[in-house]
Amino acid sequence: MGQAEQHIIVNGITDTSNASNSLPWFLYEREAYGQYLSSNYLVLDFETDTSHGDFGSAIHPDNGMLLAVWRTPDGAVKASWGGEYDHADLVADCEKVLHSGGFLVAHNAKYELMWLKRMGLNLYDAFVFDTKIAEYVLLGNLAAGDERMLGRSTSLNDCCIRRGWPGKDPAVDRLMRDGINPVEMPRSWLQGRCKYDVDMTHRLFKDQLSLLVRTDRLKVLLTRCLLTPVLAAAEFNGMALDKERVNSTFEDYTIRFNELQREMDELTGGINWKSPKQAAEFLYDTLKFRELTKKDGTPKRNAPTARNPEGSRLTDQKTLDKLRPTTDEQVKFVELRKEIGKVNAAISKSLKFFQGVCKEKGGIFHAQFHQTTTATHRLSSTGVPTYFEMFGETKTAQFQNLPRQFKPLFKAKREGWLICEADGSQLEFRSAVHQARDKQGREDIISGHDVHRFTASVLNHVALDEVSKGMRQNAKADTFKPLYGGQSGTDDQQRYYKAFRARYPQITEMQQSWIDEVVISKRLITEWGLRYYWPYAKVSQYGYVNVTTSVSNYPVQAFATAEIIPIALFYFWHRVYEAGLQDYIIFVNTVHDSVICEVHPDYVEEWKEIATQAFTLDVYRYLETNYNIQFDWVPLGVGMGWGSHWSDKDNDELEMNVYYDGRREIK
DNA sequence: TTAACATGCGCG
DNA sequence: AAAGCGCGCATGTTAA
Repeated sequence: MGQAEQHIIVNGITDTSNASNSLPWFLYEREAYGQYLSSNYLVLDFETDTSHGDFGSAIHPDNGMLLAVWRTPDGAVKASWGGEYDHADLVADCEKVLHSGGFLVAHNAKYELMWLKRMGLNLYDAFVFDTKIAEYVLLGNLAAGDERMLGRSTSLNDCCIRRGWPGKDPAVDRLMRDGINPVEMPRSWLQGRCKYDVDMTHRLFKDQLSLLVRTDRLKVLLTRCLLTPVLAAAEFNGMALDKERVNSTFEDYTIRFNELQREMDELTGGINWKSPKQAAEFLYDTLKFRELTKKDGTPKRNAPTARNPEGSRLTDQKTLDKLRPTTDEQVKFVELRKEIGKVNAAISKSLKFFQGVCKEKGGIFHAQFHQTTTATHRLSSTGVPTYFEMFGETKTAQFQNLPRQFKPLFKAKREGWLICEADGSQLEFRSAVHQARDKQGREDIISGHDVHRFTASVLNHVALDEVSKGMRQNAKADTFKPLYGGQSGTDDQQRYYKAFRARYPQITEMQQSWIDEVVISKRLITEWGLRYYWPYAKVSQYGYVNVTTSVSNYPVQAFATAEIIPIALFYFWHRVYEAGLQDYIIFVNTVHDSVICEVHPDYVEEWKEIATQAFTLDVYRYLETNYNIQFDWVPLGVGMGWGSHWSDKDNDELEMNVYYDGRREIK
């Protein structure tokens, strides 16, 4: 048993005295975002020694602190130079503010928080107003942009210029952009720059605060900023691979790839099948496949581009699935192309990287999470670029698209520990049903209606009890397409999409009302206050609205994965600390609707209890107090899996719904 | 030679 | 006439 033994366990939650203030008191209060109106805040900005690169991120030990400038609540501006142990004054000022219910203001606060952690600040105490996130909230989906409109930058400089304020000193900015290590820059220049950033961040904060209050979006900002310290802590951890499993998997895939490549060379005479151009030529010119066509007889192609004004011919897996091969050669090529594409992607994107990590980096790699990238406001992730001697190049892998079949290659860093994953059950569907208060959706969720079985029965013209296992499996891809506005496909698919819309009439009406609203105002205000903008929304002469699919999708995706899950992650992380288990339950990853932890085997029960609480009752309470939303139409659910490796076939599993009144129902 | 674009594929 | 959403990374192609 470890040190946590000293704590008392009450109702499955470990009670500790040291951490009784870990959940900021105001989070239990209605309209907690009012905390941001307090004048008890500290504005800060750092410059770092970027020796390792990666923009001076604190996760690299060979990057270092160089300069901190901060403004205290009484208006004093201070500066300190030196490494991470030379800023005791700063840390003391931060702690003073945070321990008296105040907050820190910074542009891209996660960066500063990670450095503050290295300087000794307890991240569980951290509470921030991030001006980069505030700009992102104000912009809704406009920060991300899309193929029709350029994204709007949320950099500090651009936030200032947008407001007609002076921009950064162009000389220092140039050096920064060119990747010059700030250590090499004249100190007076750098301090001037850092001081400017603090001044501008402060000014920006006040401007954003009034805009957010006026448009009732301060509550959305709170949700975003509560997650920031959680991510800051998680990024230090990284994920660990099981070297033996990686090795044997790499060998298996390499052997398989070489076989496939040999067969491919034999069949094609040595074309480069990885080239979409050569693959299309072989497919359509040599093998004489006919292109798939639309209803009007014109071929289905990739969207026209500057380089391919006619649209290039399709060679992707979905297309190959639909082609009807007749000759032996055609059958063989379609099969080969499909398999070698998958095997090649597995090797080049995952297994080579994993192999490098195991051979040269001790089996652990890191990724970053980004809070200001996506149109919907869910998170995105990028890998930390990593140089490998064995490949002579830098490679990178992010945390949110690791192939499912390779999840069992991940294990906990410490011997005997477990990987535990909790996810929100059917989260986007429940998000839609809640927002629409859909009656059939509610019944289906509560009764445990098998949605994929319903899809299969419509697609295959059979009764529900005549649906086979294979039919159900094949139907999965179609089930939620209509939830995001999907309407096209084969006659059977279209029939199913209509059946879906008819089955859940309130969802259909809700999405139509969103589309109507966007056509009129070019804008949509969601139930929780976030606003999305479609300045180019237009009705065609046939009545089709050009933004139908994104309008249908954004609020559904966002409520689930940009609101509910971040809230759950925040409470999960704080509850672990509250229970004194922060050294035994370690948050390492989150993938849109889930959290992945490394857990000491003695604390799996506590992990389950905390995850259940955080993903359900804590979310209900927060939605109520922060947004005045009663999420009592459908229950939230949590699925849990745990074992020696991530998502392993023999892991234990538990799934339950927890109703608004606290009633639990194990599935 | 390098950078940007285009395509395909991984995840939820 | 024709319509799932959101991302990031590897590779090939082509413009600069």
